Amino acid sequence: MITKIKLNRKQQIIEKATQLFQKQGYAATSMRDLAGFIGIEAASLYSHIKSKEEILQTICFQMAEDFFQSLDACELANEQADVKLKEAVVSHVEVLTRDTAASAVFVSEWRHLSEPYLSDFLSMRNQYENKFIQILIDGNKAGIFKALDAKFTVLALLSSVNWMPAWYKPNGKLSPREIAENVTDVFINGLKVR
Amino acid sequence: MITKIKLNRKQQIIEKATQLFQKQGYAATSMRDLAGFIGIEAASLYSHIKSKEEILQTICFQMAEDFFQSLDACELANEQADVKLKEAVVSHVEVLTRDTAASAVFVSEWRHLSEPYLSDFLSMRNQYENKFIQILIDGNKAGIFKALDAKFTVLALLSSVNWMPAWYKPNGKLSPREIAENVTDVFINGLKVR
DNA sequence: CCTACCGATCGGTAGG
DNA sequence: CCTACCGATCGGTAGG
Repeated sequence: MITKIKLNRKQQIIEKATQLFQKQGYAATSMRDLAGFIGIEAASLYSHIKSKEEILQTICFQMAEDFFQSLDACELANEQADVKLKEAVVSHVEVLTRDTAASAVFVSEWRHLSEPYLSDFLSMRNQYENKFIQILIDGNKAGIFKALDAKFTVLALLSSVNWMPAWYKPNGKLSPREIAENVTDVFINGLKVR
Repeated sequence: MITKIKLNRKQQIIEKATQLFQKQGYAATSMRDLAGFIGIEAASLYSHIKSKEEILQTICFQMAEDFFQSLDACELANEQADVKLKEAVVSHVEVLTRDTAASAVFVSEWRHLSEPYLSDFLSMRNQYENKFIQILIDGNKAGIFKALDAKFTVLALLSSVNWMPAWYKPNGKLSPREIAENVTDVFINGLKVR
C-alpha cells in the first residue's frame, strides 16, 4: 500500500513542519531542517509535497476551515447577542487550543503566503471577523452592547485570545471552554450596557 | 563632519530595516534588500552596523526601554488600582502608536534574537508584565477587581492592544490616548467587581 | 562607500 | 527515497 504509506508520511511532514514554523518562523525554517527531523534527505520531501509554501498553505487554509466549521456549528440563531458572542469566542478558543502549533502558524505566518493565496486568506479572515462584528452590531441595536467601533472591538477581542496557542498547556487545570469563558466574561461584561 | 554623516546614515539604515522587518519579517529581509532601498551596496551597510542582528537588537531594546520609561513616568503611587491599570495601558498604547513599525517588530520579531540577548529581552518583558500583574493583584486585594488569574489576564489585556501597531493610522480620528481608553474601559469594566 | 569575493546555505530538480 | 547537483542567494569580509 504505497499510497497509504505516502499519506502518513505526508501528514508527518506537515506536522513536523508546523512545529518548526511555530518555533522558528516559516522563513527561518529550511527544508533541510525539516528533512533532518524526519530522518530523510531534503530532496525526498518533494516526493510528498510540491513546495515549502504548499505546507504553509495547507496549514493556514485547514485552520481557516476549522474556524468556520466550529463557528457554524454553534447554532446561535435564537440566542441573545451576549450569549452569541460568548459562544462564538468559546468556539474560537476551542479551535485555537485543539492544535496549538497549527494555530500559532495560522496567527503569525500567513503573511508568507504568495498570491493569490494571500488574498484568499485575508478575504476568509475578513469574512470570519465580520461574523463577530455583526453580533456586536446586532447586540448594540438590541440595547445589550455599548456603542463602540465594532471592527476595532472585534480585533481587540480576537487578539486577546490569539496569543493563547503560544502558551496553552493541554495538561493545565482549565479546559479550553473554561479559559475562553474567563476571557470572554471579562470582555463581554465590559461591553454590556449596565 | 564624517561622524555626523555616519550617524544619520545609521539612523536611516535602522529606520528602513524596521519598515522591512515589519513588512516581510526579520528572516525574510535580506541585507541586499535593505541596501537597495537605501541606495548603496550591501557590503557598505557594514561600515555603519556590525551585523543584521545588531539592528534587531537595537530596535527591540530601544522599544523595551521606551515602554519602561513611559510606564515609570506615570506617577501612579497614590491612585486606585483601576486608575493605575488604565493609565498603565494608556502609556503602553501611546508607546505602541508612537512608532508603529518599531512596535510591530518589537512584538513579533524578538524571537530571532540570539543568546544572550533573547534571555535578556524575555527577562525585561517579564519585569514589565509583572508591573501590570501587581496592579491586578493589589486591585483584587482592595476589592476593586475580580479574582482572576492575574498573569493570564494581563497577557490577554496586553495582547488585545499589541495588534494595534499593524493597523494604527496616525491620521485617524482618535488619538492614541482615546484608543487606549476605549479598549481599556471595556476591559477594566469587565474586571471590576460590580 | 565600492569592487570583488568568501563559504554556506537556500528551495528545488533530474534521474534512478 | 537517495545521490548528485542546479542556480540563486545569504550574511559578511578584505582591501582599497
